[in-house]
Amino acid sequence: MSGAIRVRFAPSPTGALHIGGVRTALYNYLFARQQGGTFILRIEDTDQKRYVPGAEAYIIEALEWLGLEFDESPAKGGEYGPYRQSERKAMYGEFAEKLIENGWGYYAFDTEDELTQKRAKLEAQGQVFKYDASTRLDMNNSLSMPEAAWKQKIADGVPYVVRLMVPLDYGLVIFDDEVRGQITFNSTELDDKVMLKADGMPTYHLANIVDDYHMKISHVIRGEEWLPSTPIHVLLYEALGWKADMPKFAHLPLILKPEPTTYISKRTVNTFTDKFTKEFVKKYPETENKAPKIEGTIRTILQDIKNLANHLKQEDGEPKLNANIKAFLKSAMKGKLSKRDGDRLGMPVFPLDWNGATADDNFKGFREWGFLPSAVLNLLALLGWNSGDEQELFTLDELVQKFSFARVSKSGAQFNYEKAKWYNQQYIINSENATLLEFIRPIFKDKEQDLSEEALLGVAQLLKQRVNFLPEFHEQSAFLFQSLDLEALKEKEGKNLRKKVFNKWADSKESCQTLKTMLSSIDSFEADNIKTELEKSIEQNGFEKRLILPILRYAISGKGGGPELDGIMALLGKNETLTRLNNFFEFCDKELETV
RNA sequence: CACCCAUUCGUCUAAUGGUUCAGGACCCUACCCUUUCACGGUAGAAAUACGGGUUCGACUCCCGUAUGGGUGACCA
Repeated sequence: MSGAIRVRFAPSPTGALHIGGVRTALYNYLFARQQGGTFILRIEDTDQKRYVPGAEAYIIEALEWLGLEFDESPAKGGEYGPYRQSERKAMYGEFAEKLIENGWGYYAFDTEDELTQKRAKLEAQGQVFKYDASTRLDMNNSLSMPEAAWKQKIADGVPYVVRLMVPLDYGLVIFDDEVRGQITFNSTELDDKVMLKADGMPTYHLANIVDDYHMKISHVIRGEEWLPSTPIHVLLYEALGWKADMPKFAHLPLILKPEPTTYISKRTVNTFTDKFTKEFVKKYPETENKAPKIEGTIRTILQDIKNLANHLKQEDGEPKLNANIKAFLKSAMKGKLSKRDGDRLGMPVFPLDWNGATADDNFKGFREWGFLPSAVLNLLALLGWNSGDEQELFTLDELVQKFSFARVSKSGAQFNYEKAKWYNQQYIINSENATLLEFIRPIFKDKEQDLSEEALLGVAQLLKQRVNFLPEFHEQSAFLFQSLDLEALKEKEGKNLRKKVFNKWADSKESCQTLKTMLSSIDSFEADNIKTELEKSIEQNGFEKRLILPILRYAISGKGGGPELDGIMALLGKNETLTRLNNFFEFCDKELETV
């Protein structure tokens, strides 16, 4: 082996690329950059039936958004192209033939229908059909019939496939995985996988090995779902005489679906109730009337039970929650993350919005949701990997430096929306204003709100610390750019308004007017200035902050909560601030009269 | 059903046989800061799946059980 590090990300263009795939791409990228290696995109489109137009473009756009740049790809080209398997079609047949020459393969004429029927028949008897050493001589192939017969079939144009012949007594297939260590399969468990399909296209297995070999791939970094087919791949390297050039393997843990934030199903609740009464109440009869309400999210239930268990622990010294119940609750929450989950759980699981052909092939993306690409990179990197210390926030460069297979975890990781939200918030808070503006500007433009750079910057600074997602900059700043509808406000916030404003108005009216007059006399209407003047005035006059400031807040923002008053006023400008105060004060007067 | 992989707070994870009544982060609770909402700070609740073994000593190694996941296509 030459020693040069070359890795590939090899997706199939069969739909939107989901975050598991994005993370695979990221880990490939990190490893390549760290080792001074080459990061390659190869499109695995050998299955025409599943090809989805637009999927390849989506993959490229998604990775571009995240800033993961390829060194070699279909678009960019490279020394080892083409990088789309459909364009390499011509070269695979040769290696299928070579398999047969080397005594590692054979022609098979069984049709798909025949095989499906066979499988169905055996399945009905509770058995599983395997095309392998134990059955291959009973099948329709070049091993089970005389040479003249199968040669004639081929000459007659009868469709055939080429299968890998797993040697009868090969023994154990052993290989090393960079994250999981030594993995062992017994070759008797393997079946004679199809290598070349009847349409002349290779299957994943053949194409993958042939391409990895020719592209001089040094490390195959992919999802754990490939682990069971890796022994086939190892055998293929041997069959083609490439064993010495076999890449190293690294199988990444799966990303599991998040815990449901919605209510769990009735059925789950019932199952749970059964388990609970049987195993828990029976063990602790005294808990029968103290059982938690069986409703809400799984998490709520779990918390209730744990509280109860702790409560009991104090009473009678029984220490632990029944292991069966715990295991059951855990199992109810797990499962592989699927496309549907994103919509069901009200969070994105794709990098970008995806609009497929059918109504249910539409998904929300992180980008459109308002995530920063750097935050997505960070949170994805930490889903299955950690630096070993207590650092949580990493730049891409830091990730490149610190990444290692040894610190990739072996078990699947549940995607967690709350933590994703936190990452994004941290990235927004820590962003340079200039960077932030690049992301915010298009949002306002989309909503056809034309703000000056100065106003944009003001909004960014004002809301930076209280926003989780980018679109909130627009939503939460709306009140700054449209005059307040006081009647609507009364409708919506009536109760709070009465409590914090109207009931206090008689006592605070004068103070408010004083502050207004003071504000009107400020020449340089900047946040700092307003703040000091406001505080000075409040102190000098002996006003009560708790009384006055909420009123001013409602007057200028129409809300009970939000950013600092001085910041809002400065952004509004002196005129608008005074107008809003005037309007609101009049409104209060009127309100008081009518009561 | 078979094979493979996995199993530390609710979640992501640290501790690679001995500075551990198991550390950090998210979530949750309380308090502080604050006109408010956030941010920030302090504190708290919260875990080694179970059972055996090996060892002076086990979260860590071995075996079994349970649970979860993956795979079992002329899909990738």
